[in-house]
Formats: sequence, structure tokens, C-alpha cells
Amino acid sequence: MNQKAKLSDIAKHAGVSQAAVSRFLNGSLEVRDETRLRIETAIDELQYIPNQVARSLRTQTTRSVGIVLPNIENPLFAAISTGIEERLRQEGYSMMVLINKNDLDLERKCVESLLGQSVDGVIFIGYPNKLNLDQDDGYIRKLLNTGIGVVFVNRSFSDQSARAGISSVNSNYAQGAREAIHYLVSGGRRRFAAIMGNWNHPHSREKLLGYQEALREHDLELAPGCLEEGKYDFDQAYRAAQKLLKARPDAILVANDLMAIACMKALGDQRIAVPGDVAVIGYGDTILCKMATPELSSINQDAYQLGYQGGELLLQKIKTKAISHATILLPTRFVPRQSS
Amino acid sequence: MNQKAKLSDIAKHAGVSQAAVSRFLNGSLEVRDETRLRIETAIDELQYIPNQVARSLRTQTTRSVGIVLPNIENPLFAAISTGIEERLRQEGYSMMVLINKNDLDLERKCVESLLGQSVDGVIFIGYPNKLNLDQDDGYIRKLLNTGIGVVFVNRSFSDQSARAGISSVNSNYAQGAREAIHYLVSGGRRRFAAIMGNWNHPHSREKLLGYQEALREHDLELAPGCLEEGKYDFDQAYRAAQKLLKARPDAILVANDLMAIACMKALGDQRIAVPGDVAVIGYGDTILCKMATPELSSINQDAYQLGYQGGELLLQKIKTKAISHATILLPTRFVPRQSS
DNA sequence: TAACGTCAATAAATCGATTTACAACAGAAT
DNA sequence: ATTCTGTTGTAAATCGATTTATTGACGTTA
Repeated sequence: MNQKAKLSDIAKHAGVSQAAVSRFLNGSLEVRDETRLRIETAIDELQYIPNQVARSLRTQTTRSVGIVLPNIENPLFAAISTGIEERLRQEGYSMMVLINKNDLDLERKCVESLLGQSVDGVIFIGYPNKLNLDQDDGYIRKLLNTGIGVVFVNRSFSDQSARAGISSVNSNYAQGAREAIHYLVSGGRRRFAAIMGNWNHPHSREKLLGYQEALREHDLELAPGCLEEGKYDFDQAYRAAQKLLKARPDAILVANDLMAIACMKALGDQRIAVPGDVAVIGYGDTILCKMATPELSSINQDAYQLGYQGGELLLQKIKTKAISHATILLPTRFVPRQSS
Repeated sequence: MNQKAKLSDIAKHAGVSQAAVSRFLNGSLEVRDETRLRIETAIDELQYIPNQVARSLRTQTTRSVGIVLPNIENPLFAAISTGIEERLRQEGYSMMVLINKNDLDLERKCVESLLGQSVDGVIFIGYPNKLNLDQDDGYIRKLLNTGIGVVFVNRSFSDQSARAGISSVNSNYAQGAREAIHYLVSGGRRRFAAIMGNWNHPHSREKLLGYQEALREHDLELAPGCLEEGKYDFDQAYRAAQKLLKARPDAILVANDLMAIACMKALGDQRIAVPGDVAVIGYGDTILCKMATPELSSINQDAYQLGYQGGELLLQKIKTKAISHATILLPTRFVPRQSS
């Protein structure tokens, strides 16, 4: 276990001052060719790697950001994280991943931990399901008060007052939802039903609003008994589909692909043909769509891009120290496949 | 944007020395009740949060570890990461996630970055596909030389000499594979075929060896033309399945669940009944199994536990500074469902 | 009362970088 | 030769905590 070299060792070995080495490393000011050469060989020979901790202490910047999300196993969040990582790595930032398990108390602890670590920014992904409006954003405001950048990706604001200073990237959920309805109606479907996520989940509501709005344009509506809550869970969605069938719909809109597949399974088990008798539309256009039989029509949401843009917004905030905020709304689009 | 309080502010505000505050925070030595009280109120009033960067510089320990993995979107890796995060959070460690994209050069850069950040340990998950044996573990040895803990999770050693000092947690891939064969044979299956991942992928080989070993015990074997490479890809697996059908197998073993579903789709498209004509077995026992129709038999691998144990091993290494290494092999087991 | 031991509090050094203020030295202009 | 400019190098301060060595207060014992 060899001792790691530090900057003063390099300076001594190269016969120059520490400041010279530091300037060389950061390129802030020029150094003479000869000096540069000696420093370079010294760094090479001693295998010097700058100590980022010491650097952070002095510069008050860590080149690291925190990512807070409900869980990594949700493919949507995983894809968003990938996009973020890609953009951040391009600029040499690294990312600390904290999991809030959909629990606001845990999220508060994550934020406190991040405050101690002096990250340069924080990205919140997704919306904690277990939601108490009153306890929400005290810690988020505290975060903002320290002046570090905050970005929401695929997350709505519970409290509008917190919006100040927070940039966000979200999907235009209603848009793709409307497209799907128009497609189905022009294909002759008339009796619509829907399986949504959680009633109080903002994105679930947006999707639903999109469906309803487009239906109204065609003088149609979701009849009573044609709306169920699937809680984003496979088994619950299966049961929800069974209930919906009593209303004899000819098209079922489902808030994500996983539940849509559960729905198709329920239909199959009842010998109901897809798309013959009933069309099924998922949401997210994930890899699951291709796997299903018949292949699942869905609404595409570019998760990677969501993350990439989120990373971009955060970097801008960090670099410009801007107090203002940007709001990006990425498009969604209907992707027809065999199930419709 | 209020200035954050630092330790010296607390000391001044409470009328004590910095050392007293530090001792109070770390509980290393006792402080008088009265002093303790004054410090506590000072911390409370000034909303003090210790600066982890300064602390790290002084103590030479960051309470953070690096996680290096090919990508987050693979459900196996995501589940492993979740297990790691859980165990690390229990001890107050946080995790930096670096993605190597299956590229050893990128992985080297990840490691260099981690060296600069002075993480207390590094966990490598999974095996980089693009593999050049000669260039492999220079940087891993460098990592070991600095004395920080290294743990492999679900990753084999390319170079046995590097094994010294590295702890590892892996699945006993062959075991579950053998179980599956025994089950199928006792169910009357005789003509076996397999779709593996990549030929040179260590885990793929382990699974295959398990299959072959168990087949030999029954005086059976994988006939020529009954082995295809699916590259862990849906479409390739679909084509691989089509080819295999020429050999008229009555059971197909597939190296992961995704490819197994592709295989079932290929069978369905040829009007071959599962499990009537052919049994299909996946690997991983992921959420996909329940989604498939018929539900997919698979071999369970406890990914979360893999990660949790990996975190545990790393923590032990960090705390004891042990040079020795532990090797954990977790069991896998066959889970029969409708497809067999 | 002097001497001693205990215990809590303090002042100052330290971790490894960056950065400020200043010195040294070169070459150009006077 | 002297002064001025502009460049490059240096010493020392700094970031915010921990930790060592030391002091000081207090109680006990001889």
C-alpha cells in the first residue's frame, strides 16, 4: 500500500512551488514550457491524482450532484437516471444516488445528507406516492436557500410557492393521451374504459385529463364504472380489468405498460380477443410492448431525454448561478402496434 | 441565501471551544451536561449541519463508496444496486453510481475518478461484455494498492491473480440450472436445446455447464444444432429460437427471462404449444415471468440479497481494514410455472 | 497547605488543495 | 543605466472540520 503523492510532493520533485503546479493543473495562468515539462514528468513518475476532497474544501464546489428517486427498479426512473448520468459525466460531474422509497420522511433525510456533502445540485425524479401535502417542501426550500441548484424531472410541484427557483423537465402526458383517443375513435372504437395509477398521482391525472378532453371532442366520455385504479401494480390491474369488463368496453386505456399487460392477460383469460373485441393501450412505450402478444400499442415518452435535459438544466444552473428557472415539457406520442 | 453556520460559529455562539463542539458531535469524549446543552441549542438555533467535505479531508475517510456497473436499466443490476443502497444507508454511507457501459476503458476512467474522490470502497457489479483480457485489471490492482476495499458482485475474475484482496458475492448459477434439468427430465422431456447469452460471458458458461452436467447424469446431451447465442437480446433470441426449432426440441433452456419470452413468442408464431409441445425455462425469475402467457418457469436468483451481502462485505472491509477476502456463493433455485 | 490525579476545555496543528499578495526577473523603452 | 511592464514563481492564508498536546479547575489525600 504505497503512499499517494500529494501536490507538495510534485512541487518538491519538480523543484517548483505548489502554486505553479496548481496553476498548471487548472490552466488558470500560463507556466513556462520548461516548468510545465518538469511538472508533467513529476506527476507521471509519482502517479499523482489530485485529492478532490481538499480541492472541494477550498473551492466550495464538489463537482457532484445528488439524484433523489423513489427506486431504481422502475424502468422509467432507470432510463431517466441514465440520461442524467450521461450529461453529467460529459462535464466531469459525478452523481450520488439516494432512494426515497416513496417516503417523504426518508426524502427529507436524503436531502439533509446531501446538504452535508455539499453537492453542487440536486435532481428529484418522480413523485413520492405517499403524500402529505402539509409536510412537503420545508426541506426543499431549505435546499434552495443554500443556493444550490434544484431540478425536478418527471415530478410535479405539490406546492406552487416552491416552484420559484426550481427548474423542471416533464412529459406532456395529456398530449399523447389525446392522440391515442383520436386514433381509436377513427378506428371505430366508442366505449372507452381506463385503468389509472393512483387517484392522487399527478401524472396519472394528467393522462386521464388528456383522455377525457379528447373524448369530449368526439362527444364521448368515460361512462360510470369505466374507471378503475390500478396502483401501478400488476395484480391490482388484473383485477381492475376484470371489473371493467362488466361495462363491455371496446377500448381500455391503461396508465402504464405493466398494467396494460396485466389487462391483456385478464382479457385473454376471459377469451376476449385483443384487438378484435377490445383495444388496449399502455403508456410509456417501454420494452415490455414488444414482448407482449399481441404487441402493445402505447404512448411514447422519451425517458432518456427527460434525464438528459434535466442534467442539462442543472448544469446551467450550477454554471450561471441563475436564480431563475426553466420549465421544459417534452412531447409524448402515440405508437400504434398490434393491440389497437 | 443565508450563510451556512460552521463549527466555529457554534463554538462562539455557545461560548465554548471548537474542540468541545467536535467532541460533542462525535461522542468521542464526554462533555459536561451544561456545555452539552449550550452546544445543542446553538446547533439548533443556527441550523448547523457539519461540512462533510472538511471532515473527510481531516479524517481521510468519506463515508461514501463507488458503485461501478454496466448500466442501470438491466433489472438485475437495478435490484442488486437497491440491495447495496439499503445496506450502505443503514450505516450512513452514500453511494456514487458510475456507469461503464460494458466498456473497460470507460471503467478505467470511472476508477480514476473514484480514486480522486477518495471513496472508502468500490463495488463492481456485473461483467463488462467487451473484454480484452490483456488490458483488464491494471486499474483494479491500483485500486487495491491504495488500500481501499473492493468487492465484486455478480462478477467473475478475469485474472485469478487479481483475486487477492477482492471479496465477492456471486450466484451459484449451475445449481439452479441442474435443478431445472432434473425437473424437466422427470417430466418426460428428452430433447433439450438452449439459447445462451454471449459465448464468452462467464455467467452464461456457468449456466450452460450446469445444464450439461445434469444432462449427462441422465445420459442425455445437447445435440448438435441445439445451442444458440442470443446475446441477451430480444430480437436475436427470437431468431435463435427459430433456428433451434429445426432440431425439434421438447424443452428450451434460455439464459434470461427476456430471451425466454422472445423464444415463447417465436414458438407461438409457429403455432407450437407451450408447454404442450415444448417447455421453456428462463433464468432470473424476474417480474417478466408473471407477465408472460403462459407464465414463465424460471430459475430464481435473489438479486437484492446479492447486493445486500455485497454491501455488507464492503462495510466489513472498510471497518476492519482486513486484507483478506471473503467469497459468498448464493443459491439459485428452479421455480416451476406454466411454461414447463 | 502542598502535592497529586482526574476530567473537561482550549489553543494550535493538521488534512491537501487553491488563491492572494507580492517578489523576482526578463526584455523594452527612455 | 534606469525605469517601466509584463510574465512567472513563491510564501502564506484559507477552506472547515478533527485531534494532539496542554492548560486549568477541582477534589482528594497526606
